Amino acid sequence: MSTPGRGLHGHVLESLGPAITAGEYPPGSVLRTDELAQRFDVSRSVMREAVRVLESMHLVESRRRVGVTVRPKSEWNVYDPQVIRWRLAGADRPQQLRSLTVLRSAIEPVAAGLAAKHATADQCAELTECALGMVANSRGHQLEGYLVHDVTFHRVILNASGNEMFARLGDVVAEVLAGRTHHEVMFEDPDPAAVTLHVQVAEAVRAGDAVRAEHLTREITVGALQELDILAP
Amino acid sequence: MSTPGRGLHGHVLESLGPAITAGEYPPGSVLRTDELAQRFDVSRSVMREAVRVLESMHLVESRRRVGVTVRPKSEWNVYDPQVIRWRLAGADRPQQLRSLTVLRSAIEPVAAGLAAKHATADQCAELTECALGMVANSRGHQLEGYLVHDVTFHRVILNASGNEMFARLGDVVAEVLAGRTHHEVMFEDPDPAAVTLHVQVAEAVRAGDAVRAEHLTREITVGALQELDILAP
DNA sequence: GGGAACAAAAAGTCTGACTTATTTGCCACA
DNA sequence: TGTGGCAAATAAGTCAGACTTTTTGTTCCC
Repeated sequence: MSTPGRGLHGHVLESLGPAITAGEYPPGSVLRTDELAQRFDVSRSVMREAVRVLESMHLVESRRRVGVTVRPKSEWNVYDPQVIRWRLAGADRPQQLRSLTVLRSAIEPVAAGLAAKHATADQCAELTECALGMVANSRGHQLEGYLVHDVTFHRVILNASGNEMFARLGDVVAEVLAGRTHHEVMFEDPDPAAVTLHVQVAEAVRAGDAVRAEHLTREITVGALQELDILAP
Repeated sequence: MSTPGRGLHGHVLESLGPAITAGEYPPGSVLRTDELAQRFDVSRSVMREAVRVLESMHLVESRRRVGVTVRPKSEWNVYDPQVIRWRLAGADRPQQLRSLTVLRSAIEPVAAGLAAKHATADQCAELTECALGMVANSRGHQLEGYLVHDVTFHRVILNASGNEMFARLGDVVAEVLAGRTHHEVMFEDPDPAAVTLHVQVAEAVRAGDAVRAEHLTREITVGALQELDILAP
């Protein structure tokens, strides 16, 4: 997902960002630019650029005569892809994965409904292709192949919704799906019912049946919630 | 919504950011740091900090020997509150308002359902209070008073959902609601049916009836979509 | 005890010199 | 004519140091 730490300031960010999002510096902690510059062995100009970026993410606040203070988690720009990446790489990966899955469960069904109305012929074709790819990789521990098609499937849905805000969640969904396959234990082949649902969603979108597409996608996301034991019985 | 342009670099941002998000510099346009610094009458260090922030928002990309190139809209961090604010203040305010309203229609019903399960007694009380406030201000052109309670109502729902991603959309919803009242024409008193729905949502949440809270909120958001002529007949 | 003047601390700003990566274009050679 | 590499130009990147401004905390006087 996106850019590595380009430039010195990027390198500093890749070190400081995860530390802050991991809660290594509790809210209210005060850092001093000069000290940080020394610690990371960079000039103050570089350090200042890094701090500015952290500030734009609302991770910290810089005030004269005080220093750079860490903000409480409730103020972070939690939709910033870089913040999401840092959190997924750190200690509160589980919580981040849960909240992102709930977010998915809200967005994707609506996106699928819109996709049924707005998808182009190309997008419908790609959707069907992905669904078939998922079927083809659904047995015999071909998890990687399955994942690729799964990710693309959901990306296409989000793009086809025609809503720019939904479209930009493609990377987030990709990250969640990849996380499930790689980090969470996923011994077995995917649930056959889920595979079927994807095929049916592709059909519904192609048929322009918004209600059906939304309903079927909701079933998919319910499955994702159950996997993480979200959803009270 | 959030911070004004603090510091010189902030001032530059408040000028450059809106210009870029307004499409004043088409994707691929190349800016040079030195020229910008001259134009805004600031030092290169300050200009560099501003560029770094724009870069972290994925509005621009800075490359050696090339300059600062503007990225296509499809790559912008459209969830960044500052980007949202800039776009709402500029030319594509209508499109931004529409995509945000669609986003609301996906998020808020789910959030209301979760709120019914997780809301504290305090939150339930505040919700009821807001609903009553809306009723009290629903007649006689008391639009400002109505707006305050409306905004708080939706904020409380999002917070009570217990999902950090939902909670952070409070500012966005506030912006959309304020936009409807202030910029879009809103001659008349609010739709009585909408007011009633808010009261009923507050009741459902208090009663812990997730399904009902979700359904009722969906009706509210459908109304919001209809106001903007989204939703095919 | 309260308020005003003062001192210290840290971010903020500017400048100028230098480094480095990347592109462009030239030129030689096949 | 085309292609390879080499060299120059260019703009961002980095650094160091001096100076300014704002804010905070202290102290001293009324």
